[in-house]
Amino acid sequence: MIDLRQLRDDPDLVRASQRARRESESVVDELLVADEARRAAVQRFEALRAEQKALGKRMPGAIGDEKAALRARTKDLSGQVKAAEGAVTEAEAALRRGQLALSNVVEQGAPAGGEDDFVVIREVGDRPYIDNPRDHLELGEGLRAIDVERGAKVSGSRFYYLTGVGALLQLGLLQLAIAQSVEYGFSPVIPPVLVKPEPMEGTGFLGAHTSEVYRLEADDLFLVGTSEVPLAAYHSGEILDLGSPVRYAGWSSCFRREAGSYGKDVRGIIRVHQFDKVEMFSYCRPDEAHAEHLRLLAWEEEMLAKVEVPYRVIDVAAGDLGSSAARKYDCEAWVPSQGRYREVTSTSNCTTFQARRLNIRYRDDAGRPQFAATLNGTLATTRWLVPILENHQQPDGSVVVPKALQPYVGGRDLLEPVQRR
RNA sequence: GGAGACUUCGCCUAGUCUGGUCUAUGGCGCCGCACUGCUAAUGCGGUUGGGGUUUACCGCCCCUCCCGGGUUCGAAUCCCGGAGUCUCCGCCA
Repeated sequence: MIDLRQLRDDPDLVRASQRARRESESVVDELLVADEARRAAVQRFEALRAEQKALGKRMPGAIGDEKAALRARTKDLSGQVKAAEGAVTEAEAALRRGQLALSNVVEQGAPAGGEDDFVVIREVGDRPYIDNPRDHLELGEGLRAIDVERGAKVSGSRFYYLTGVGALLQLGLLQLAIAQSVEYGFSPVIPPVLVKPEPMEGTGFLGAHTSEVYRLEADDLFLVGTSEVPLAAYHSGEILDLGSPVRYAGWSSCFRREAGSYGKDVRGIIRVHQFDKVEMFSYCRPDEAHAEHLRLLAWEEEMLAKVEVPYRVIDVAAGDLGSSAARKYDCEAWVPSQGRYREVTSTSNCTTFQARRLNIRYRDDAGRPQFAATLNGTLATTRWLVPILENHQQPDGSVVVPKALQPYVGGRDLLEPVQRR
């Protein structure tokens, strides 16, 4: 949902932005028409209502003919007011439908193009030379850390058990992420992972993503694919003090149907239906959003440095942004077994897109409520275990533990395979 | 799952039975002024929020008594549905 007044002021920017996402330009024009219709309906309703109220005020003191006349006129007005109110409701619904269909406006500077048109901003860390690298699943099975066979037995494909050092590594990784976020002033949050339709719609996950989402029909609830959803909706309908950004670090399980990913990443835990994640989430003033976005990226990189994994940072192209983001940076970790980088973090500047849908505001210098900006960024996920295991593997299948994670695996600096019986 | 009570302008609260003057009472808090070496205390005044109009201010209009419908010329008030909170019963990995 975008600011229609801004649209009027700078239609070229919007059209260019929408074109990058292959959306219809006419949607914008339809929205402007719908907004005019809404204004007109509101004006008519308010005028009728004002007359009705004025007459109604005279009613108690009126007698005889005057009272009869008043009653006749107000009775007539009553029907008109009701009709006008219905027209307002309909006009507002039409406008909202249109707005919900529209993606966010892309930030100036984002690369043009689609999925393959990202720009590599930097590569960090030395990739290890590994002869015939084992992949994370082979390593994880050897360490008795990952069990996908039993995951499939119990829950189906793309489910897994983390056991022993696998469970310890994940808990440690997430704990490390929470500790870092708290150090930088984030408020840690364990949110609900089942949410109503409004938070899903407000964060933009019921558009193109709708087939990716688990829905509980009987209760009309959704399983969230990221704690971004409950963290964004946390302050829905509120007016915040945004003298400085308000920051939360959400720890939650995440659920994704992975409906359109048949055949992709079927091995191991790269693409799964359920995983855990620590997510950073910021509310700030729109004029601060870009700077906050770069801060989130810096914190992600700090986490990657702690687990001693080589990575690169990419600037995602406009056509690959998803509906809510105006700009998105991904960190991709080096995965030796695949000989390529894979996404492990993603930070999005959603500007006022989510705040408009969820009605989240702050007071500007004049004290007037304005829509806030929201941003999110990954701090650690289950998937991180993949590059952590693979980049630190030894020829015998053992895995060196990065210093920062050692306290969480009983102080060990090396995890060794369990011998098969 | 069943029964009952409750939800009012930051917080607490009056009003709901008996519909209009509720443009919502009072207290706390907050803001301003006065008094006062300072603070405190006291006195007086102000203070629901949101949207629109306005360069801004003032002013005016609409919405807002949990949410959505209904009855009515008119709803905080009456009726129906829903949400949430609390109490009791039931159930419970």
